Amino acid sequence: MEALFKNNPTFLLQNPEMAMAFQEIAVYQEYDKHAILHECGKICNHFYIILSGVGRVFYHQEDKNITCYFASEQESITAIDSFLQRKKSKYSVEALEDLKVLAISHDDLENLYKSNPKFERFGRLFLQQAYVDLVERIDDIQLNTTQERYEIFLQKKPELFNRVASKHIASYLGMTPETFSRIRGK
Amino acid sequence: MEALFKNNPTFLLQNPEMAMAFQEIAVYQEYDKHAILHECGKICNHFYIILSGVGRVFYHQEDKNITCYFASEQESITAIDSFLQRKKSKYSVEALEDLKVLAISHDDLENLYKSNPKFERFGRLFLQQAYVDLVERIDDIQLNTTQERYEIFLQKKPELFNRVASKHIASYLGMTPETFSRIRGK
DNA sequence: TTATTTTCTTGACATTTATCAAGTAGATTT
DNA sequence: AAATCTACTTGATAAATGTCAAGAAAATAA
Repeated sequence: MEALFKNNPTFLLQNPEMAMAFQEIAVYQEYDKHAILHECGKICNHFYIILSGVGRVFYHQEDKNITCYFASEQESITAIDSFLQRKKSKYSVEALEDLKVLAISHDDLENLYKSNPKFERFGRLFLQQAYVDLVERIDDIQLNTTQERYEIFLQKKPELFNRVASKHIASYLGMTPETFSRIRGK
Repeated sequence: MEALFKNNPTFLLQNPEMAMAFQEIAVYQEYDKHAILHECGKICNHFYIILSGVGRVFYHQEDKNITCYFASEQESITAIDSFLQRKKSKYSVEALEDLKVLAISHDDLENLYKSNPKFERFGRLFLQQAYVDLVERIDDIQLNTTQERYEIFLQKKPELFNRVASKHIASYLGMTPETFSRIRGK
């Protein structure tokens, strides 16, 4: 765990003070592949920083099973709607490989925010980044064809292509597995 | 302007302390219909709270002109990517009706955040809400058909149907004006 | 008010992507 | 390693939506 902080890996931990504070409240955990870290319909009380492995956030509605987020090493993952708003989540969170994570509880994070305005500021900046990323994702969906989305994803997250099932990437990109397969075939 | 604060209109101003602070730094402005409040390619230094009128955020790329956000009375509008990240904006901001706004500069807002952790906290909570709204929008695009998106928008923002051009709503919903017209016709 | 420009509607047709189905490949379990 | 299950590929077809075009309606300007 110390190694993690030394490597200063995530956006979250590029701030040394924040890293120190996180060290206090983070809990190391492991999950097996296919484990459900959070199940939709429940309130999500944890936020995870991934040390190794890949996870996804998804929702299933009727027969659909759509991935809306991937995270791997040095990124964070949670059922964000529920974690932020303290209400039942639409999303589930699943391990796509064996996972090693640091878990941070909502209450501990809130207390941290309250303890020092620097952390509050950090939380705001973190959200700003997340917000801008999301805006970019909407633009991607609205502006580009399936072919282009495929290429952009391939460029942005090449490592995920070999690590997660194609059907998950396909749903993330808003296309069927068949369409994904045909694009890849070219 | 006092009336605005008395009516406690926006999410932003539901916090009395924040409302007081905003009163100090906000500048009242008017724009004519079709005025460009912010032009893409420039750094956006202001954030606007709308007192009356409707505005939109959009981008034009090649022949496309896509609206990605609407705001009307008691809501806020800015070229968010640029305002948050201090870099050239992909978006432009346009008045779709004559606009009366309160303009808040980025620097003043930053100083406000620094002056008191309460404001910092407020900024974080504001962003949280914005983030959750955006997540919902992505889900809407990914999960629903054009027909369903039309209906959901009609339900969420019925007043906009009569106030802004259909082509703008169509692009916001990710469909052509023709498709929009056909769905409406039924 | 009339003239002009822009937006909206409607039809015909083209294109894209989804759906369904069947076979193949790959992964996992026994 | 064999058996089983799941994921991927490929083809045929269907459905949804986009494109182009022309006329109607609405908004704006003269």
